[in-house]
Amino acid sequence: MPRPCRESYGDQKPPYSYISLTAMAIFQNHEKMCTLADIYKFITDNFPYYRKNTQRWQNSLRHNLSFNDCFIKIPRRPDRPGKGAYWTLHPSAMGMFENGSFLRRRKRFKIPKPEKDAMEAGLAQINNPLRCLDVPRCPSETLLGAATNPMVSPLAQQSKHPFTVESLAASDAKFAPAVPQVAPMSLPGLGLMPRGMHHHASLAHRLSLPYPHSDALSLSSPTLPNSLAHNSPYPSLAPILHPHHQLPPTLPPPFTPSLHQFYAAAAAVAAASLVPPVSSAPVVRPTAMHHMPNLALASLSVLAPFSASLPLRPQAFQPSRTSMASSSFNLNTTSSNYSVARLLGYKSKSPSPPPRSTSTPLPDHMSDHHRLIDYDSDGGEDNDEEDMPIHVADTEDEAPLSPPPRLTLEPTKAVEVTPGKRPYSPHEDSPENHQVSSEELLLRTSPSVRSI
DNA sequence: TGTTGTTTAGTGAAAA
DNA sequence: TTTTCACTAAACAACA
Ligand SMILES: [Mg+2]
Repeated sequence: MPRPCRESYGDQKPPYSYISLTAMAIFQNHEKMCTLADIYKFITDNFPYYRKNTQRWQNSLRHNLSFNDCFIKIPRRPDRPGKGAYWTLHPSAMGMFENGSFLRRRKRFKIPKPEKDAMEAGLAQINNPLRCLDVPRCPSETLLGAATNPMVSPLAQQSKHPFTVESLAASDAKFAPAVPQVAPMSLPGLGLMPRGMHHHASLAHRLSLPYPHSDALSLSSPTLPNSLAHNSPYPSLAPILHPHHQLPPTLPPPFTPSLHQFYAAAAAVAAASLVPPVSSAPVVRPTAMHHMPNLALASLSVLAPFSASLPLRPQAFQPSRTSMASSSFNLNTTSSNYSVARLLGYKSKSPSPPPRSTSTPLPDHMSDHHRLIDYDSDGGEDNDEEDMPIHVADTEDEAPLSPPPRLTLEPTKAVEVTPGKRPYSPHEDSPENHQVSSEELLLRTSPSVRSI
């Protein structure tokens, strides 16, 4: 059966919510972050329906960006002046789409207030990074604000869903069916650390991580010089990274720093352009990472925007085969070809890959600015009916970024035509059993975002 | 001045 | 029935 082409939605409203559309725009961007204009462009480029009534839906979209915690505003770097900030996805928002499909959302993504405050405080520092980052040992008065704020650490610990690696794991577990974990020992190449984590660790290194309180994130590797922990080039970042550092010893923070702290710290470093030379970042093995849900691992790809100067190749953002094989967020199982996993570039090695019939190459503007990551060279997968464990190719011997992204559209049901009206039922699934390539992900997000 | 971002208010549909 | 979610409208401020 011929596969639909990219704009097969035509004037019909695509079955994706604004949240989904925005997430797609962010996902498909190689930097994993977009300006508002980028998001507009992505949507109008790929969904003709949104080429009209722009004021209406763009207003709604802006509302969504501000209102939903899953979208995080990243201030522009000094070397990238322009209007508006960048928008990215909250790390744990990766799991917000049910079964990795943009067609569904689990539930509203909400960051606990204390965590949100802490994150915003960290990000706020980006706006004035030199104030502290340039000062080798600046007083903690500025950044320490978050740490000393009683509203932050204790409450964050007690919140229902504290945004920590641990909590992510816990929250994942209750959603996703248990998938056998692959022993970290089987990870090739980087000792015990998945590639994504290697990046993570490298970043941590540059951010003077790992973290002050060694009880928080266990750095079991003897390869990590102690000096890293104590001779941080950015000591003033510590309060951002460890807002809980004042917790009584009887309440050891589980797996801190949380991802949002990585976010903030990474963004801060990027914004300040203070990345120190990195020749030989030691391989760190945060043992806690082994318990990190793959969701979180996957979400680290969002740090890519901040790692341009890191000594890592793009593949570093891909999960290793083992690390992603046990996605607790079930990235492998999606009813849609437009899966989060695919957007993230996870290569599925589905046993019976259906042959890709027709596909349309991305237009130029898509291949660069809006570059999709489609490593599914065999066109397979989309066998989303079954909960097959995902197998991510080892990036070592494959060239994930080389194959040009291809988009094909799946047949869509007819929907009515007025932006703003939602003729379909949010819970109707878009037609399944259609072969949709990764590129098309742009096209296959759903309106029925039910939220995390 | 147009764009970007935040916030409040309200509606309708679906889910709990 | 109540709650949640997606959407729309609008007012407003800040910014390039
Ligand atoms: Mg937001």
